[in-house]
Amino acid sequence: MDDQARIMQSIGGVSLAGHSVQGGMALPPPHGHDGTDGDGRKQDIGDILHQIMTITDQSLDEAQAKKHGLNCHRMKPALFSVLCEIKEKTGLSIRGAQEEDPPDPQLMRLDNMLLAEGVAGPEKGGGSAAAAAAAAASGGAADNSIEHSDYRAKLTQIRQIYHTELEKYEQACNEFTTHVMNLLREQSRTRPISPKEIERMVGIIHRKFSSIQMQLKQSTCEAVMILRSRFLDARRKRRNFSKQATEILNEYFYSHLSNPYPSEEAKEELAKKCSITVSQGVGSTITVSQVSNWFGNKRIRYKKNIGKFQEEANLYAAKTAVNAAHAAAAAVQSQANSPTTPNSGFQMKDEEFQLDSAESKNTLLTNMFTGSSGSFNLPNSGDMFLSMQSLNGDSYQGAQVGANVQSQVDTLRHVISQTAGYNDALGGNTIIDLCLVAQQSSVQSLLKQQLTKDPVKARSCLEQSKVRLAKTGSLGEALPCHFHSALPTSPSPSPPSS
DNA sequence: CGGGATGATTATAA
DNA sequence: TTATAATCATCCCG
Repeated sequence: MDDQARIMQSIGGVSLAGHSVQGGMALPPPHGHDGTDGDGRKQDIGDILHQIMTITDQSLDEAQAKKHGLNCHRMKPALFSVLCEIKEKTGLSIRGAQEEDPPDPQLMRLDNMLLAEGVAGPEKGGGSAAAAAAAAASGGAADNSIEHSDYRAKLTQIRQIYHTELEKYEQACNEFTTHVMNLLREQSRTRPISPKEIERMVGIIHRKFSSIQMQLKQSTCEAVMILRSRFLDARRKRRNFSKQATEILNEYFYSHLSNPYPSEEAKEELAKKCSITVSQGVGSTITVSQVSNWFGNKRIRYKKNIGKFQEEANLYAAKTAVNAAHAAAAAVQSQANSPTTPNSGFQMKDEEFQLDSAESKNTLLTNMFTGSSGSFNLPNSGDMFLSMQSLNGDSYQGAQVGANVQSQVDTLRHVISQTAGYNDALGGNTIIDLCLVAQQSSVQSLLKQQLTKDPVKARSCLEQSKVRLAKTGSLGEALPCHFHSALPTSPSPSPPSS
């Protein structure tokens, strides 16, 4: 409208001097000069302009008819060329107004986010296909599919709405653009419109629509964010694992204390195991990522305060030992009286800690030292020695011997791992020293004495190590009295009550 | 109700 | 990518 008015004004000012057409009202022609060619034409022009200016006030049919009439008017070509001329002069300002629209950073951000959330981008089909794609995209997070299904369903919903809306907007945009272009093309018959102008108009329309699109994208992002936060909130609402599940995890942790980093397969297995035991009670399952979380937390918390976990560690060391003993008992029963192969059938799953039978004797002894160290500060410290005696006794069958070895190997691993794996913690050197000492000849002689039933001398050796311990370490706290539950004190080892 | 235990998330480094 | 460290948020027990 402004342009039109301006052009009209220009016409009035430049080409049609003397005739004001402002407001669409042509002044009556000057009197006394009737019949002159110029005046008649001017009146004609004024009339035409008047018709043009009032055309919008008329009904559509009327206007259409009038338009046709004007198009066929004899003055039209002349007027058209005048308009062209005027446009030529005012065109500069229009042309100067065009700007290269740089990509809106906010829009880009929104686009990126939608892409990242999987809302935008290629359609991933529906249902399981989307699930597989999502799992593949997040790299082995397939285990979360159950808990994520709800989230994904909602996300898919959002994506569908988004795409529907987007399509609708695009369609509307195209329709409107086509409409405007047709309009402009038609108008170009009555006024000069360059292709560039049409292009510009299209650009304006697209910009308008893209701003609408941005609103759509923004609200979609908001929806996703809300969904996400709700989802995360829901996940934050944690439930403690069942006792059985925790037990399974702890068992693994403490029996792999030197390297408590379960492989992906191990995690899967643990998750499955936990889920199975859990599913009897609650309907929840434990995922691989939860196992990872658990191990992550456990490692860091164990490391932070080893002392606090001693009790637990010993408990589980004993537990796994007993379990292993029970599992192996049947296998070993057939060769019950073969003391030279106490370790057969008790191979650790962890190759790293497989010991041959000769070494296992040393281990056993070492373990007696390290293990008993915790009892030195206790009034019933004699128990440990007694258990050594009984260990040496003939009443033990192969299975029990195996159990003892197993138990102590576990415990040794446990103790060593404290120093090797986390050697900055309490009294690490003491234990290392002890282990070294234990493997030296003096200790081996102790073993021999033990084996040859010389408890008195063995005891003196033990006393020596006691002194050594007392001098060097605070191990007493590290290995509390619970420890000897890991050691055989009765001929038939039974699982410690948990 | 307070505080420790614990599962989950986040930030950061290797 | 994964492990760690810190932190958050909730659970749970006394």
